Amino acid sequence: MANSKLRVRFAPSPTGQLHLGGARTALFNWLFAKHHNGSFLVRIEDTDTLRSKDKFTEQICQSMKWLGLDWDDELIFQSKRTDLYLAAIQTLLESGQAYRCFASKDELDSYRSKDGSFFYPEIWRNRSENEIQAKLDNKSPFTIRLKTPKEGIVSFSDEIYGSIKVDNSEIDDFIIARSDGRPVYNLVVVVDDHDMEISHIIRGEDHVANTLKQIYIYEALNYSIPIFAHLPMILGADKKRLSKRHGATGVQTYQDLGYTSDVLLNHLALLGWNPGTEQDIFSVDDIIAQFDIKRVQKKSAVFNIQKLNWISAQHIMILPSNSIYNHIKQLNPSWGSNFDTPYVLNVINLLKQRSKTIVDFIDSSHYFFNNPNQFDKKTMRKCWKPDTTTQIIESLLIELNRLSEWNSTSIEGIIKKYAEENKILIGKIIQPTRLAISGVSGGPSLFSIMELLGMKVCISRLNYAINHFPIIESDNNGS
RNA sequence: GGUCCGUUCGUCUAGUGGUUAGGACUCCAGGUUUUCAUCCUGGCAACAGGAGUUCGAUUCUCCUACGGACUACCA
Repeated sequence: MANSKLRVRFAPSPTGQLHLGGARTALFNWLFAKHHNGSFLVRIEDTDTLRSKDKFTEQICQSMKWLGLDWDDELIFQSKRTDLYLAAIQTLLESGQAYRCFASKDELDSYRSKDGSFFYPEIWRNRSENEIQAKLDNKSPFTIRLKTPKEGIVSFSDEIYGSIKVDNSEIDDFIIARSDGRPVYNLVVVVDDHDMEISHIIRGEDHVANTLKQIYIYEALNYSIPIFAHLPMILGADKKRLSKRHGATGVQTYQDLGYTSDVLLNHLALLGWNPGTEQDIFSVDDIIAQFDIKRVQKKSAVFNIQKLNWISAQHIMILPSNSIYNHIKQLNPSWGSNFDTPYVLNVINLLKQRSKTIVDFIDSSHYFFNNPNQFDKKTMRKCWKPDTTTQIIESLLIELNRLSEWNSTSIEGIIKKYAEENKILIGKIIQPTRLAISGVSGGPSLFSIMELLGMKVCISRLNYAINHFPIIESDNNGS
């Protein structure tokens, strides 16, 4: 159902790269917008001048683009909208819903240490005009606080958590403008969300307390209150809120690690949401079609890398090879660059089933492009016996040289025949051959590898092996 | 400390006033396979605890415990 009035936003602070938690918040906003045909905006909350950096804005945008979370309209920067905030503060001041507080930080600290309460003692809540004017004449610095109601309750109906209510007496007269005049977060957010005509505010559960405060501002400014949905947190393995301490938490990191954006989105979506079916591999379109904010979990979820790996492997298995090729080239533009496309696609086909990430393709494909220059030591010790193996491979080489047609079937035929005739276990031939051809002990079908590599390359690698194997490290027992 | 929120296998979760509480990941055991992986079969493993409502609670209510978030002149 089309709904052009539905507008959501993602509002990151540019104080670091886009992390998993932020990406999940962005994703759920984006999914909600896409599902309902609404708009998705991005607002950069860069009013913390000390910590905000342009490079982080760029990196966040880059990660969003990589994820495919495209936004509508231009980016909105809070740092450029100060006038709007100051006007709102002025309105509040004039209507008597906000007031100047001349208490110094030290003064407030002493109150706090005295009664152990963090609550603002409301010492400037009801002062006479004269007192205030005297301070003003004195050029005393002041903050501006919201005059919040003290009786009754504040409440709102959360799309995910249901009804949340708190006693008004629990919330103190919080600051909306600093003593240097700069507006504070809770005020700014409300003004922006109203100005941007945001209909649904979807953000992390850590904002629930802010929501209550913001409702006061909405009411004081006579704004209509949007619908709120608070998302459960994403946790690390220790069940603490995901942070740098948990290692890889940046979207960029996962990109570098070789996960595709679809994979990350699939996993992130499942952290706190599911369609109620047993499906767990989704395309982005699947998720958009099935997404329902009402089915979002209340409970926070632990980020699990093993599930991510499995999802990644599943995606790779169904991804077309040319698409995988593009992903690989994004990570490593020179990969396979000296080989023609059909060859490279064949390499991908062979590796597909045993690759969990895009990086796996890169890591396990060297021998398709170069002669191996390292050989797995353990396998060398295990499968290449100085005299016998060399002899076997030598005679096999003669057979292979005679092959008129070079393909996996004919190669397999030759090797099997040779094994049978000489009463050798086929593994005794295949293992050393694989080592000579690829340098490693595992991988795709040896016959397929050989077919793809071509006769010349295989013969030359086997010749090398005959002349140099076994390569034994001098510093170990060699058994 | 206060306020708010949460609690189904180790993890992600489905689910219902009466179910053998289901699936997925991980792990384990088999099978397939030249290897690795895939794949197939099987297995381990959960309703935090206590009251109450009820013929019957994992499901509804309350309490406790535990966990988390918030509690700035940060955002």
